[in-house]
Amino acid sequence: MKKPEINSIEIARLAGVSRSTVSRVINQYPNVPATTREKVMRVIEKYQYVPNLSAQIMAGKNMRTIGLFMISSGLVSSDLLTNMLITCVIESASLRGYYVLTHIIRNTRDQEELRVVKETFHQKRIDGGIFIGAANYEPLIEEMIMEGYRVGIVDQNLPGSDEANRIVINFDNSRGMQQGLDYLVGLNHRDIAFISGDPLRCAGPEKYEGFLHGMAAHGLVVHNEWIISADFSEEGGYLATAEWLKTVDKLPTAIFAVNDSAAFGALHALGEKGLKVPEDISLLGFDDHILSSRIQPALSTIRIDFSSMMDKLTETLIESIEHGLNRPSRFVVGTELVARDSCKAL
Amino acid sequence: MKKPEINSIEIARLAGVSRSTVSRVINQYPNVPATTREKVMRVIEKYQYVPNLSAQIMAGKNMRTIGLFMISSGLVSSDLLTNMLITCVIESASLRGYYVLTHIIRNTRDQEELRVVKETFHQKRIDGGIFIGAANYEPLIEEMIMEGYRVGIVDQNLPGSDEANRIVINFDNSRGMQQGLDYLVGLNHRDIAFISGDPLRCAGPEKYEGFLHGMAAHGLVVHNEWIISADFSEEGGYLATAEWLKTVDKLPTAIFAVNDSAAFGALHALGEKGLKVPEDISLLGFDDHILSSRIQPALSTIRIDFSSMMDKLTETLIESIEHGLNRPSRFVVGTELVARDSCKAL
DNA sequence: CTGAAAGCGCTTACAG
DNA sequence: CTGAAAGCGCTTACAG
Repeated sequence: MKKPEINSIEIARLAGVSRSTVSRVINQYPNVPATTREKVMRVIEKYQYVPNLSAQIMAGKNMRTIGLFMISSGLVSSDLLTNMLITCVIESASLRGYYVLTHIIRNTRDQEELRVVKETFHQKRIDGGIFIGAANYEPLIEEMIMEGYRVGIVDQNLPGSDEANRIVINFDNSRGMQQGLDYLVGLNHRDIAFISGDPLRCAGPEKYEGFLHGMAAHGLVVHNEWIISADFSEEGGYLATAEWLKTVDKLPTAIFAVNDSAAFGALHALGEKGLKVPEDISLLGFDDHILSSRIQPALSTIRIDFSSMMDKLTETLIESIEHGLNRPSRFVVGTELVARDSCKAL
Repeated sequence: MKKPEINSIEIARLAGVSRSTVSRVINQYPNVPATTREKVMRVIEKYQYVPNLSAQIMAGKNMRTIGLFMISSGLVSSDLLTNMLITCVIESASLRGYYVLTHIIRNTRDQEELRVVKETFHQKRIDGGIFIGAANYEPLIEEMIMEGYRVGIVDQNLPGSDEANRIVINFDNSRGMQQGLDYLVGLNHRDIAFISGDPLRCAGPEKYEGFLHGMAAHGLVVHNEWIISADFSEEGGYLATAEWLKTVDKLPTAIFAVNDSAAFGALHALGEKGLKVPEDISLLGFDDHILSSRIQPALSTIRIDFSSMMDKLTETLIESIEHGLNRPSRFVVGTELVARDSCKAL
């Protein structure tokens, strides 16, 4: 049933050369005369010979595969942004002739899950891995880096950690927060609340700091009462905002959410309280989630170009796999204000 | 830098047994006494030994990886439904200890793309593959099946093709169309238009047939003028509907779209013409796209449980890889009406 | 119950 | 420019 597998010995015999020469042709070594090369190529084409991958790996070649690890407790299939990041990486890798092994990590404390992930590296199923959604300090990632595996990380800031096999990409959180606050202040808002994110992730504290700085830069005071603690998720944004609405004395005129998902949740909670956006209160997000332009009201936000961000990360990882990198790689991607309908001028 | 790789010879030496025995322990052969097993396991644990995957493959084991091939011309990362299907498969496979290699096929006529896909099978990178979005008859898929590879296919109906290595899953298009028409007729609609899908895909003609049957069952006439040819995409639905609106004499009271994406496009085109849904015209979709409940007006539709559908397909494929299947596998998943706000009673 | 040995299919120094 | 041979690390009949 299966196509009768042909191997390099057979090809060599049919072409009247040795396996060494077949291998040299396959691997495009320069020291093969054109005539020999063509002779061998003809046989290869004729029999549609494809070298056995496992044998190549055992002889020291690359797998041409990268691992993609999404750390996420919820059901990933329902998170649009996560889904998009996955396909971005796949497309980018595919463009460069690489395959992507995707794995979803539900719980980074689950030993069995960790074992599977580590095994992926140890078995050499992959030449390197990309981690998305991890805490700023994640033991699993640090272990893989210590062991020398090449790792790409989205959203991490670990001062002093600049191993050559660590590739990090961040968005410019402080500039993004600044842009958002400039926009809100430009609309004459002075009473601004902030929905914060998971403090364990890198972007959480960074955005919070950015908020404090931006407010200070505009000479505005930050009311503790107007700091709403959430966790980047829609549900978290909803619950935190609903809770906050029960106790808050005086409402701000605007809410700056740590990301769009949290803003969706807040929108929901505000709606339940009968508060209209932007008539009663303005709402600004961060990310430019795929849904943001489609919800009612269309959400104003700070856009991050996730697509080119993941492309850059994937490209750099593959480059480091193929050519080796001896310098640490860090990138910061820009942000951009997208004004839609969720913020009104006072 | 890299962890000093330890191999089975070393483990055998440290445990005072032969490699054969180590292998027997690893592979959980029954004929190893508990004491020997434990002795070996202790060494394995101590050195965190993981067998080399490529060596295992060469010795005849499974890769424990399935390929996922998305056939899609557009930028997949922007298609929510596609993204969701990808993560469904990943989650399902992961649950069973399998890895997923995802690949996006832009153009099934591009020889280079085809070569890469076939290579994935030939190199034995994967133990089987799942194809989504292919034409009903896709030479690439047929070739892989002919060569004996195990293949899972979403949405295919090829009479007489029932090789044991072909696993097919379909949604119940005719029943779904029937449910939709029952609903519309129940709302007293009699003038019903249909936006059709890509005729090369399996679901295209099936839904069209279903529409014709359903209309006949209700004693309603199908006006040629009210058959709008599109292709399952939002853009296609938009363009076809916009064009149709320019020429149509008398408007129907309802439009049944071949899927939700097409319905989104139609909604857009209707809006541009100043036609309100459902006030001026009712609109019914098919799929229950992730956005359907969130758009304005929330789209009534025929739901397919994509998640359990992909889970079933993945499960069956993995089962067939591990235990072999000698009977062809075909599944049909049910449909369910979800009434929201886009259809009004007359 | 267990070990020695063959076999899987490549790549790459090495020697010429 | 090219071939013979070693080496990669497993599994599994085979023999005992």
